Amino acid sequence: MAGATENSNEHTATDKAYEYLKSAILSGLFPPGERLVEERLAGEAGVSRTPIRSALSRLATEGFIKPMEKRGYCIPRDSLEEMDEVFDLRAVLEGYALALAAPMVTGAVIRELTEYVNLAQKALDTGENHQVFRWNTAFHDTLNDLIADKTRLYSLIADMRKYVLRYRKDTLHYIRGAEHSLEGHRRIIHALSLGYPDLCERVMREHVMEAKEDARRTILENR
Amino acid sequence: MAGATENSNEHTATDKAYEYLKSAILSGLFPPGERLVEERLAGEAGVSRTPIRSALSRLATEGFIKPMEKRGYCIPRDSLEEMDEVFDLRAVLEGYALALAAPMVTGAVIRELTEYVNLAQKALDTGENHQVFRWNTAFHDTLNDLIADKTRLYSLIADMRKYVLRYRKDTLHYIRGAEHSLEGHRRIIHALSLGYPDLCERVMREHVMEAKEDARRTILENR
DNA sequence: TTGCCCGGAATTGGATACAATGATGGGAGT
DNA sequence: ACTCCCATCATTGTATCCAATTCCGGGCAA
Repeated sequence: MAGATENSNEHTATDKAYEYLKSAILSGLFPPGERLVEERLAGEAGVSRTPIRSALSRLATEGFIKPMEKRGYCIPRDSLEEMDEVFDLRAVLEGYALALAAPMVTGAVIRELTEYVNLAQKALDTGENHQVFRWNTAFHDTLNDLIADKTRLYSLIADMRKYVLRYRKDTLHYIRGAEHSLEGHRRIIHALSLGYPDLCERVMREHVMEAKEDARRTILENR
Repeated sequence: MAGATENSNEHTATDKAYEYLKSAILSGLFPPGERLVEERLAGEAGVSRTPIRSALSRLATEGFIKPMEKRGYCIPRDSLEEMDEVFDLRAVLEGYALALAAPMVTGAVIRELTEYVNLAQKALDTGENHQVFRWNTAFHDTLNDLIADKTRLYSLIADMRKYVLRYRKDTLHYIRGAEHSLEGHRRIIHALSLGYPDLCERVMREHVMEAKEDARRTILENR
């Protein structure tokens, strides 16, 4: 049903290390600015340094951690500038992607997307924030899968969406953010069913930019 | 003078392996589809498997090699579709980047860009194709440096430009391709000196799309 | 006291040994 | 003769050991 974005591979030690580190980072287990020492992480994740090193390198290319001047990696300090940049890029790329996808959208896809919006709405009404997040993720996964044949674009978008998880999780806890998000999704469905690529692009850009504003507000209010 | 894109680091073994593999791939040393066996590469590059593996992983994220179904990497077979995708992405991203950069362009930058175009023109007139390539690279490096503070966008563009090297090197050997390219650069300078972001974006998109057509033609003629 | 230099500890980078997992080919059974 | 299965090989994935580099602090001299 949902997208093919995240298959929880934990067969290899590298995947185990990667999953461990990513969730540790996303859940804020490491304070911002903290240096990531390989041996320590290896102990925590129960593997040797080798898989930790490949996981770190992957996380760095995905932007979850930052290389330090000389050597090693650290947890990035929250940076409004970088968050802005990623949201702006998402707006451009997901807008472009939706324009590409528009001509190929079928009724079945529209129905699937509508279903996710309804489920998210229901979850929002009953206050199950985690479920809202889940169905919104399914919504975007479905859209992204439409351009799965553009492998570069596909994985760029997937990476950036992973990156903003950090900020979105907080945002959706605010009712306003979740409402904005659902409203945007409805507009996207509408634009897709009309089928105009330019309209789709514009609607998606606006949706992402709205998400950016919500994320900004959330961060600024939190301190 | 030129951009900060490529500093030939060969201090670490990983960089040595990376440079070796990249130039081997770009110069067509490995036939398309060939599986890359770590131990063999290690022998050729004069390092152990460890740095080879990090280099491979980096090259894969940059798109120079592709992961195989089960394990290992291989040289990608030339794919018009993928080439198209990368050029299309470049058009979108470099167009966006130029629109961002437009308001910050100074007279000094315009003069530098003009200088590169003149040098490339001179090289073209005297048939020094390698120099044409060099000055065109300097031109794009200079543009890319304008948005160096947007680190994501910067490195995305840098990666994709590295990727299309494979195709551009051939293209520029054809006079038509080089002439198109220079003409595009002149238009970019013109748009930048007018300063309208939207115009800059459109001109850059057209320039990249023209490069794509030249690359397509070159590939299709070559067999 | 302050600044500089040197030495050792901490940490990463690289090599090698070992384990696990697909790939391959040959032999037995039908 | 053909097919299927098992043994063996080739190759990647992981652990560990060693080397190189950076970081940090203490001591010495001005």
